[in-house]
Amino acid sequence: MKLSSKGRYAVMALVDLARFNEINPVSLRDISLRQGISLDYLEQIFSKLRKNEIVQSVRGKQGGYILNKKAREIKLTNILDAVDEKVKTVQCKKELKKGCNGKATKCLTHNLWDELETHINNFFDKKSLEDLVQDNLDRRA
Amino acid sequence: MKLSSKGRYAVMALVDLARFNEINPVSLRDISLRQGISLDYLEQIFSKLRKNEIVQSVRGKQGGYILNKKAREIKLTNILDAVDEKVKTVQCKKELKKGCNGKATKCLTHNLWDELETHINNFFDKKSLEDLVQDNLDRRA
DNA sequence: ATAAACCTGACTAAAATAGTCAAGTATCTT
DNA sequence: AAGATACTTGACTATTTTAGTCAGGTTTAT
Repeated sequence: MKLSSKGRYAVMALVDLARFNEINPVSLRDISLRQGISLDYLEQIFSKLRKNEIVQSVRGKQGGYILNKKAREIKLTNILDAVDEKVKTVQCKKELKKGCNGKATKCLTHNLWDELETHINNFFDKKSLEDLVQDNLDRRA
Repeated sequence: MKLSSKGRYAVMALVDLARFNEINPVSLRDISLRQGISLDYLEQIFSKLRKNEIVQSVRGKQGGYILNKKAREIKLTNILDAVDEKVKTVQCKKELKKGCNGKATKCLTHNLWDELETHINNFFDKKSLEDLVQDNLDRRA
């Protein structure tokens, strides 16, 4: 089980963005250079972030992206959700009637994975973008 | 981010095993039938579980597998570790000196993923196989 | 002897991942 | 008006991972 880089990149890019966001729109080019993430890949990621109203775009020269809400109000959940990187422990949820693994009843460990999912999502629900920026400033000092 | 089935199967199979284990060795064939998991795949998984001393094998006819420790002493961590399914949030750990993403310093979100990893592993450390078996019996009643 | 069961390693189809590439459109600066 | 910067979109692709399968063993109870 591995965390994919799309989710990591999305969070990294937004932390970067959040630090400069108040002054000017931040271009993906800058984020790409500072964070070492491919520009093309960032464009894919920000397209999703925009559609999910996490950021707003400013087109044209001197353009870029700005946060669409206060950093405090953007939770990790929102970010990961936007780029389709939420944790999914079990596939069989949609087909509750059928049970898991094609059997008539829920698999022996169904509740365990549900619990785990909740446990992880709690973590993501609590952390805001502001928290992350703050952590970083603290560490730098 | 998705939990892979290898880890899920390993846990399911061991819960199944733990329920019959006291009486006789349990054959993979039985587990395969009861849990709907391919026999060949189970063999791969149990090979790892045996190498990690979670189970013991009994060869020959009427053979099978038995737990190598008490169910209470087998934690989820041990199981997932055995089948190489522990959570890895970040790749850059090994190369601490180099920092993340080829940069000189740790990436902006390095500590976040570390925290998450700890959070998840806490969950796995607390749950024992016995807990899972018990959950199941409760639910059945 | 033979059937049940474990044991091992190689192989593979399909999906997911982590991007790249190409061809735009919008807007600011000069 | 021209050019540069930056967002926008969609298709494409190499690599890796996943989730197994397959083939051929060895061991032991009956």
